[in-house]
Amino acid sequence: MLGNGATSVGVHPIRENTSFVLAKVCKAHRAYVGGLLAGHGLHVGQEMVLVELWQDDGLRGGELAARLRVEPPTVTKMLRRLEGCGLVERRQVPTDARSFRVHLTEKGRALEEQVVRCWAQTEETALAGLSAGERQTFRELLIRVRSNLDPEFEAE
Amino acid sequence: MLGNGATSVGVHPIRENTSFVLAKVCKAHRAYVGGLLAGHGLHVGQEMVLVELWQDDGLRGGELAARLRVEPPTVTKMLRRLEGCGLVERRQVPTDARSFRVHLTEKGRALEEQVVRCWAQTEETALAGLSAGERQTFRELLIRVRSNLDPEFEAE
DNA sequence: CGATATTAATTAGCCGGCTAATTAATATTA
DNA sequence: TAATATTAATTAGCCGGCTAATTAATATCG
Repeated sequence: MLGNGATSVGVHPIRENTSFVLAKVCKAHRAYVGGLLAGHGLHVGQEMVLVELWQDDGLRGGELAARLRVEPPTVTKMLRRLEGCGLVERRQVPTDARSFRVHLTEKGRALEEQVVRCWAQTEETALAGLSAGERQTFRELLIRVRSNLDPEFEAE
Repeated sequence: MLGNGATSVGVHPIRENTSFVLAKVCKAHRAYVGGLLAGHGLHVGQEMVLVELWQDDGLRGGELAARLRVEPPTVTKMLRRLEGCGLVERRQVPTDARSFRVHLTEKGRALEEQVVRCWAQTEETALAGLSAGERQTFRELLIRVRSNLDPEFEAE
């Protein structure tokens, strides 16, 4: 039973989809990153909030949801936990009582180097054995796939 | 501020990691697949159970957990829901009362074509605009990345 | 054969992420 | 100015996925 990329006899043809392989990579990647972040008291996804704030402190809840491509309740819950951990704090928007801005605490800022190292380590592990050219190609293909799957997202 | 792949001024350097881009692709991919599967009454992850059973009906709980690279409680909960939906059924292993095998129902088998189409559609959307050569390269790189992140997993 | 160790799966509760509904505040319209 | 529409965020509860503890059954050892 051969398709693009021969598969073993008895293997379900759905595995011939490259996006199926991508899903498996995603699972492995998330578990890997999660393990590293756990060492710093963070859960997968939470570091994405911090990255946005390290870049632009003082974002509003809805802005975070939009940047992270998640639904507002997801941000609500993550912020509650991050606030509970002392990494961020909310400040009411004076001109709009419905709204607030999220600011990093000292503790939140202090995590930046460690999280950056987590991702650098993930980079090295995930891309081990890939040449500079292959890494470049992989990145470009990922960006195109991302754009295909989420056209609304502003390309990096 | 330039690194490998120039980034916009003001963008956090963590985004220069290709694995960071991969994480974003994963998020978009999961949301895309999830939307399609929802149309067939399935949640992301559940179809992975069905794929294993379409390929090898009658797997035990622990075998499913191993193949899916998830923890046993994850399989326990998913099977409870899939059983509740009437897609699978458990049968006690006669020789080991601790253990059971999971079998597809007629309803479970009937979903195969639809799920295969979901993944084919994901494939076409995700890889749109990629040449055959690029698709091949992407797949090969994904397999290598997968192996790097999860060396224990048996390569497809 | 009984005690102990190991195994297979479950339970409890955490997390991110979602949908649907709700609440409170602001903007718009008549 | 009051009524209505819209917005910003929250709440409730679902899902997959995890860790830690527990339960029940089997295998091993003395």
